[in-house]
Amino acid sequence: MSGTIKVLNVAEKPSVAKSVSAILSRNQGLRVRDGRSRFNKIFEFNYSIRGQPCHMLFTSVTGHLMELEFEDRFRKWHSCDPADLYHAPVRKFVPEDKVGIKRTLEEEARRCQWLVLWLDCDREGENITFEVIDVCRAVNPHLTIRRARFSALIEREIHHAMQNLVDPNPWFSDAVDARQEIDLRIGASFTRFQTMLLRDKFVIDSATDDRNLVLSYGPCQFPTLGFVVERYWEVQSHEPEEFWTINCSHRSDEGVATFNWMRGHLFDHTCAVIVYEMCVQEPTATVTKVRNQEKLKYPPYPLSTIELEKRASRYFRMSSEHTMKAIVQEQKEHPEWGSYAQRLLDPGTGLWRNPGSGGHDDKAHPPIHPTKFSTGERGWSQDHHKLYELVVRHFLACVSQPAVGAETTVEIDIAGELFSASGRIILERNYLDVYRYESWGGSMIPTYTVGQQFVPTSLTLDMGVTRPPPLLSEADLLSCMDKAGIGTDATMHDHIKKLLDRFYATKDSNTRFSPTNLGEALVMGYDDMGYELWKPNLRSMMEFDMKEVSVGNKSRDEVLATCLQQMKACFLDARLNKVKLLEAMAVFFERSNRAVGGDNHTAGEVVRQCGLCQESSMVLKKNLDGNFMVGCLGFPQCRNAIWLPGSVLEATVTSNICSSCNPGPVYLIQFKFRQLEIPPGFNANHLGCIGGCDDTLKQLIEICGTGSRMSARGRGPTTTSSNVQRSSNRQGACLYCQQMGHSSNDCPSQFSGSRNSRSRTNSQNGDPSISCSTCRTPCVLRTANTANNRGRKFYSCPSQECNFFIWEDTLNNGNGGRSIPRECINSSASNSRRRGGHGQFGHNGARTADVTFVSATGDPVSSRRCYVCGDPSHFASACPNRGM
DNA sequence: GCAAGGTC
Repeated sequence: MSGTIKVLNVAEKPSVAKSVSAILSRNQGLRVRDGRSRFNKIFEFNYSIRGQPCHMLFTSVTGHLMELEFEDRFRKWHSCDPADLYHAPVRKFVPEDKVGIKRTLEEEARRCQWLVLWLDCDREGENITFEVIDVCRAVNPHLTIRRARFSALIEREIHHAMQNLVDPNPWFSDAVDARQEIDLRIGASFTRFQTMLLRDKFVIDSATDDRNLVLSYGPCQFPTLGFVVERYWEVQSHEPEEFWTINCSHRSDEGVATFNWMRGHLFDHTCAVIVYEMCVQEPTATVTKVRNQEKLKYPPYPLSTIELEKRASRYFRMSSEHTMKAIVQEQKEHPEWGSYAQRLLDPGTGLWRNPGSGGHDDKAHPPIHPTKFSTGERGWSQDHHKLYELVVRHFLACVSQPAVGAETTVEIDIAGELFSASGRIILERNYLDVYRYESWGGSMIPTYTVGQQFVPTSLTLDMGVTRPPPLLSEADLLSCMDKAGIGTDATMHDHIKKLLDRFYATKDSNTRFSPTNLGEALVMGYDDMGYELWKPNLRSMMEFDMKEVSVGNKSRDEVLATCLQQMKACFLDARLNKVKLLEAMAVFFERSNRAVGGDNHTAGEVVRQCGLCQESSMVLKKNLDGNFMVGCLGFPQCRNAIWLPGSVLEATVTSNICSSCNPGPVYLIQFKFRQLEIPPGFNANHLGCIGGCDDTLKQLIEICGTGSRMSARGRGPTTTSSNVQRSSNRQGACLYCQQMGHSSNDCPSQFSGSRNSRSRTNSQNGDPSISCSTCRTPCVLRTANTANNRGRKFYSCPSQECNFFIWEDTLNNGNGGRSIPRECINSSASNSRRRGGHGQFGHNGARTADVTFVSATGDPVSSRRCYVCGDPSHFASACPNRGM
């Protein structure tokens, strides 16, 4: 061997090839030339690996070089039963747009002795590694193959990787192979199944051209949709519950302290009234505890991609997709945060701190950090500036000391009830100086000492109503996906976008997601089947198996076999239960009266291969008008069809094969004819063949005519009206409970369970006569469901932000329609009830105080009167109206 | 026409 060896190096993307080449060559003698692909240049330089002089060629791929697909004869949607896709042969191939890269690799690999792989060091990167190896080895089997391990484009790390090459890890790659195959088989089978089942049966108004609509299913997109739907159902089914809380404030020369009731709130009105009354009767507060504490507020962890997307969405309302697209690069001395950076670097300030570990490590990338200083470049959009600023400020914050505050908590006792107030002063702002997206409210409270007594300035019993959680925001959705392991940082935004593209969900101006009717119907359908196909569990289980493969605990084939077997069983079962999907769709969509396509028949069993297109199967079908035919699954491309006699009552494909018709097999069909429609001498039961050998069948077709002609006669008004009847006149039998006399829309069974509250909400649309006092939005009339006010109607603002609320029956009773101040507390009712307890607070005498108290309605009320009915002759605890 | 994963 001559002294120098030729080494082909391959990176995952062009920019890495360029950077690593620059580092290794130290920009000495670095040359660049074009390859076969426009974007993937080839860099050349000399280098020495452990003393061995090398001529280095450095090129790149752009992500995966290969794709997985079914073999050609399974690729057309009608070419096979979707269930066949669980075992149909698949192949890896280099798609058209990657052929140039493949040719570059082949050409360069032929003249090299070594192949060094610089793909990302995660599972996908390892899989791409093997794709590159396959291509290169095919043209040069003698290549020595080595893997470089690195995680960041830092000089020290790159040289270290080059000098410490390792072997590629086939387990990592196997895990990806398994994932790809499972995703393809599940995705393609369910997508074809649900698209062909539903698309032509319903008028799906969201799509402009629903002939081309694809109702896709994917192991990532569906759980993502599931999160959106689940939250939407939660919001829809929320039943507001009233609660009561006691608030106390105290004003002194030093300022105001607001004390919160340490019970939080009570859901039992009577109980709250009794406690309140006790406080009113004996209102002197005694300070029981004063705690002074230093509190730290820590800066955020270094940014992962997902965290960057979440924060960009939260702070700038930027979609995750947009964030990803915007270029996050460059850094230096900035007019705004430059001085902070200088302080940070000055050891004298002591501001620096090594960042914490966020617990996320994809093994392929370091945390996001500014890689170059910039005061902004020409051509940067506003969003680009904002993202750059976020990356820089976040990075500076990560390496800064936490903010320091002094917190004072004061606890007081009023008639045995505990209240607490706290105040905070910020002593050192530290990282908050640069991280302007976060704040730490400081509020002063007067100084108190233990044992001090005072009379509160106000003591009120306030009512609140529980509120539903908000719809999922983009940041929430990313969190849900991250937690459940749905998608990767690079693909999560794709899955979210797919929901919008497929008309499964919409995003409002507040970046909050709601399902469309289509999205809700699909999830509802699978939910009704009892399958969790829309939940993240399936993906999480797959992810667990992938991990097992990647560490060598399980083999790729073992995982593939088990997973595909289970999923096929699930698919077959879902198909048996397809009526659930149809019912769910029927809740939201009108039936289509489109009389086209094989999809409008009930799906049938295979009778023989199609002799006309030679591609698809001929199957027995029953048209919507009740007539039977044997048609090609390739319709409408292939229009081969055999129309059967109009007198057929029932027809079933048997497993018997005709002994004379070719090409076989041609399966015999068991017919049952309507006796009155066939001539005497013909048997109503007949085992027939459509291959051409069956004279009985031919005669009957001649005599009785075929379903085709019947159908042609029937088309037009008759067919239309029958279809219309199917769709709009669902009273025939309710889709929910199968009972006669009402439609599914009015089914009483709909009103149990959470999801179906949709119809209730729709009937409670805004009443324009009552508007929210804050945002002027028409209020929604709702019904309370609490022990004290069950069935009582109230109006509330539909906005999540406003707290407007008013009882309907107070509108015309001279009360002036005063709204009741309240606050939103989302704690669960059961917890609060547990805290509150019942009946343990007794009436303990009639002591009064000389302060004015404010009632829940805002009116001054004398402490000497019953709080419930206002009667001065008794207290609320003895009020005869209390139980009302 | 279908998935999810790379990346441009």
